[in-house]
Amino acid sequence: MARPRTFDEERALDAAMRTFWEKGYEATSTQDLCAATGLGRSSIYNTFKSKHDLFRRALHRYMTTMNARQLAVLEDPGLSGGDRIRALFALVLDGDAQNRPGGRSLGCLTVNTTVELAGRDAAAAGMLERDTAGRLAALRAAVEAGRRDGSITSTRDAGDLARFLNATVAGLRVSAQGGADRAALEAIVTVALDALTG
Amino acid sequence: MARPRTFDEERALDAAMRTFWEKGYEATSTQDLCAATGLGRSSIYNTFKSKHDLFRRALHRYMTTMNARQLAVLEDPGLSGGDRIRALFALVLDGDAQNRPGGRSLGCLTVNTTVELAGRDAAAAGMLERDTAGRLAALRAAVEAGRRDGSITSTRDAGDLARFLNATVAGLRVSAQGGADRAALEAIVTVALDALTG
DNA sequence: CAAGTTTTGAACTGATCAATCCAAAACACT
DNA sequence: AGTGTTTTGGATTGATCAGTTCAAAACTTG
Repeated sequence: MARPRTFDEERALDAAMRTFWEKGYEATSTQDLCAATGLGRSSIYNTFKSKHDLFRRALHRYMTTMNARQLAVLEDPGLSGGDRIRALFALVLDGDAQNRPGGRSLGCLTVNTTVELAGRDAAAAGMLERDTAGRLAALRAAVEAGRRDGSITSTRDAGDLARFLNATVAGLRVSAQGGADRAALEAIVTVALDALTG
Repeated sequence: MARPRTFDEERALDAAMRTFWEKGYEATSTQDLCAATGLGRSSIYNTFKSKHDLFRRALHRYMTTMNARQLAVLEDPGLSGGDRIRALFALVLDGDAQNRPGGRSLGCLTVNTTVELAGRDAAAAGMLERDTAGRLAALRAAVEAGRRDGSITSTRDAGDLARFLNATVAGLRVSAQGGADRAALEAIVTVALDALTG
């Protein structure tokens, strides 16, 4: 009954996400988004209302994708609590290694957005807060599981350990963007894990 | 022999630094810089060559100021190695508490710049790398002092512990920008310190 | 093949961007 | 006071920004 689209909306969203990830929100122009997606301006504005709206969808897609992978290991019933957290760090390090165009890490879109926008974009801040709350809950559950199975011996509050682990991931991301190589990141993880067995 | 300036260059630089800190590099317009410094465009471009040059000087000023404070505690001969690091965290948390206009933390200009610019601004990346190297050296020296005086019992490599501590500070900053309150940040520090006594 | 609907590209909008220009004002020095 | 130099404000530059408009193209359906 009408002309169909010639592009895949999900692929376009993926390309946009990648661009925001690489350059940040402000430094990404609508021209950049056209070039990255291969779409014309009309198609972009027809499909996604605005740059800001497209960014929201890109951020949501990133969160969904990452959380799916991370929850898979954090809730893996075949692993001890401690090993789930080790597996999470391995996931973070592997993901980081695969996202280093030109040798430098892109970091993490949620961390990048927290730093760039959380202070002045209420919509982004809300999305990020919900995302963090979910990750903290999953980390806490893994910590509690580790306490039960004996793989985590720290007597600190499970919620505090979860916050610490979440901060450690952010610290890893920033360190990577600052130029740290894989060996340096692994060293950070090794030391951080010591805090769980104190 | 000529008309003197009516403004204090250092004060102007301070105002510019603050603006970049609050909004980031890209989101700060030259208009914003005029408003923040109280100067006209001519004065700004006459004193600082360009927006980018002004940013470099602002970042340099931030690093110099922060490093002076941080090195003062990291090299305090009256404290044990462990207490020097505790004092550093206290400094970070106090500084953070004092930089929360509207309730939300501004984070740290070096972390913010690492996230926003390190990947595509070689000048900024170079400054950040030198800054990180200096901080890592100071942290490592404090760790080694702590090992000698018995306040740090971890057997991990001192350089690795330094990297971990540096990443923890970054993680604290991002957590703060993400909405964590002081109690949450203190909890993170407490757990992180456990890693030094493992 | 024709009618109806949507997509698409390209031109275009007004706003804002970083940066420059210039003349008038303001001061130091003689 | 007069001369020389610098600062300063305001107008202005060309580029780029996000977003709109519109007619032609493209496709489905009957």
